[in-house]
Amino acid sequence: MKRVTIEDVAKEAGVSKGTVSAVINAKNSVKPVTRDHIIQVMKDLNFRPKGMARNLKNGNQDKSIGIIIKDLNYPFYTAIASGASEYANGKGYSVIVTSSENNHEWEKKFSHIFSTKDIKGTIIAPIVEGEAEIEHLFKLKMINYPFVLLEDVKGIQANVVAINNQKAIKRAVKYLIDSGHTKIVHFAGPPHSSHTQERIEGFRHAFSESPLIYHRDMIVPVGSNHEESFSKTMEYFKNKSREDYPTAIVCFNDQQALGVMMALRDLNIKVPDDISIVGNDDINYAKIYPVPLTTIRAPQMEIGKKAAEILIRNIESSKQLPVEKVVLETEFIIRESSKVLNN
Amino acid sequence: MKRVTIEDVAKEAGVSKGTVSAVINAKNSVKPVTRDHIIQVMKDLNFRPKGMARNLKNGNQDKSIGIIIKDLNYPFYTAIASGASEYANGKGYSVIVTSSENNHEWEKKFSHIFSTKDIKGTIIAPIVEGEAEIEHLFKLKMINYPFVLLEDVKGIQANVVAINNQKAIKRAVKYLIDSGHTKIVHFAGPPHSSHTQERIEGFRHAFSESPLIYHRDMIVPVGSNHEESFSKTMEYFKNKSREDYPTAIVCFNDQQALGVMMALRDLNIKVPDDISIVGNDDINYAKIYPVPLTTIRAPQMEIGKKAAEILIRNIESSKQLPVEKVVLETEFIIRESSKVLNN
DNA sequence: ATAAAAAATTAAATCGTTTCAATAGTTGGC
DNA sequence: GCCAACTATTGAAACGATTTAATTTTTTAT
Repeated sequence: MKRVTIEDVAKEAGVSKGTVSAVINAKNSVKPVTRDHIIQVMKDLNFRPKGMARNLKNGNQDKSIGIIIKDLNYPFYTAIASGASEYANGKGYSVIVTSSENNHEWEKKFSHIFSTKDIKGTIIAPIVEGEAEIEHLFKLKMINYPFVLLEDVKGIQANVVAINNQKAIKRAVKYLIDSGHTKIVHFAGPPHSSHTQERIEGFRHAFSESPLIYHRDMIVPVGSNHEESFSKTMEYFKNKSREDYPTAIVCFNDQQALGVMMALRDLNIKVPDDISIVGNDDINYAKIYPVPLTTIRAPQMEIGKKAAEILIRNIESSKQLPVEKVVLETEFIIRESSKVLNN
Repeated sequence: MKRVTIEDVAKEAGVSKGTVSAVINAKNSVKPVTRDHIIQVMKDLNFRPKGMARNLKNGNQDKSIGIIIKDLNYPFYTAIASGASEYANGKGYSVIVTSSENNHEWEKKFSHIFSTKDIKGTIIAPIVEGEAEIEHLFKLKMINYPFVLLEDVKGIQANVVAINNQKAIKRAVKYLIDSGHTKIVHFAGPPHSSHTQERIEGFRHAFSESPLIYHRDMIVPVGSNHEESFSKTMEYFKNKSREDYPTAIVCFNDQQALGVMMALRDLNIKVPDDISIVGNDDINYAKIYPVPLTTIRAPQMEIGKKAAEILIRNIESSKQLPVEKVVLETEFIIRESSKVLNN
């Protein structure tokens, strides 16, 4: 079952490859009758010209970059992709997105696919859990394929654009402590995410710099999607009497926070009067919620933009450029889901 | 400024192209010392092997399909992409997403890029406004490039997976009328979207089959993003006395509905007691809102899945397959943002 | 009808890799 | 030291289109 090539079409149509090529590329140097005949033959043979071969001869024109995010349905990531697009488009690049769905195999697969499809460079949100596998990144380095990571990966010298999760959470927790909260808990994210770990660390650090004492019961494994956070929250409060309720919950991210608030509503616990809620990320939906979410704003568009900027600089450089590591600042945004207790 | 090729590397390293190729492809038939030397040379010359050429020889292994959506940040579209991914992955295909950002030029550009990068086929959410340009689709047809549209485009015979917007809205409006609502308005979407037109039509039809009389003032141009719908809603109510308020608003989509509800909250208009709100799409965030949204569920995952199914069937067929047109059913979901007035 | 001009077609070169059979180089056993 | 058995390397063919200069065919003008 051999592939149908332009040669087969040419033979069948009784013309040369060049003429068939001219038809495919809509050159108007082909006589209509010839053209129609060739089109018919292409249809009959179900001929699909091979893209790679088409672009080989004349070093293809279009410039595109890729971005591998972790979750296509989480606004945080799509906002980063948008930021990257905006910048890249301005530079004449198209952006192609794909999601690893938090699956390391997919990340590997995609990084290979992209490097192989003449996509000039790629922004990667790497899956970092435990001893991260990074062979695929080394492979990219070997072939001098430009890429930028959205999180630091130990063991490899590479461009990184990231935020300081630990510092961000610490800031938020500090605020709550300063506001008179004493019973604060952290609803942690997915167990294997590096973000989860960093945020737990940040939470802990805030305590070590305060009069309050950290205890590991303060970390509640909850996860990040709506359903999970809803059910885990219900469960958490089920076996607690009202006086044991925390006065504030620091959430892993906004999506979780929204799930938590949905549960609190069902439990008839008022936000922020009974419990303060702090989110993380500042996704679009965080501020249109009827109780707008106090949250830690990660500059999503900026992250994407900066990553694209570094990437394109590397793509366009004929020499190797020194590695860049950029840490962007987060911003703590106080809205209505949190409440000051003292004063 | 010529491109650095494998030949340059081979020459510089004093070996043959074959050996360099073996290094690139991690064959373990290369002596470590040779290997290291070659890697160093590749680095020095900043050699980036050209993907297109790599894949030409051995008809590349990886199977991937594309999907061109209109907005990366609207959950409706990412959910469709997820549905497509899920199915495609099961069949061994990777999915590559890109967004036209409602820009026709980008749609054209991407359809060309995809067909040219050995992405086996593409799902396209076409931008259909006025006399749609469809030359690029004809081009795809000519080269027998498999694609599936997410909306019918007149003038071209192509695979389509879509929903019946008109019917869906009609059903919702009918429900409101049957529930005793008499002052119903439609907050319409972006002016040039075909969805906007279809939904307006549906709205109108519902009236023509009821005792109520349609008037074009019932159609309020609002748009679809949060900010726009918020401000347009504020404006709409500003010059109205309470007795002129509608009793129900049928929104263009859920995102708009959320923006509308945010405005109503600021205006101290209660949903659903003062006004009923009906959304459209049933995005994730519609049900976690404190007043869960009554909406018209478009089976997003299903749409993606079905489109991917048809696409892959076409990709894998050696013959031309007959065109398929699938219309999926929507489901009207009554939650808490709407209220029955009679009885 | 014929020459010149224009249009359509062809054939060969080309793009930059990978592959694979052939060759060269290296080890180790005796 | 020699042969067998590996291991490492080479070089040419192949992949499937596009491109362009050269050629053939058609049209136009006289």
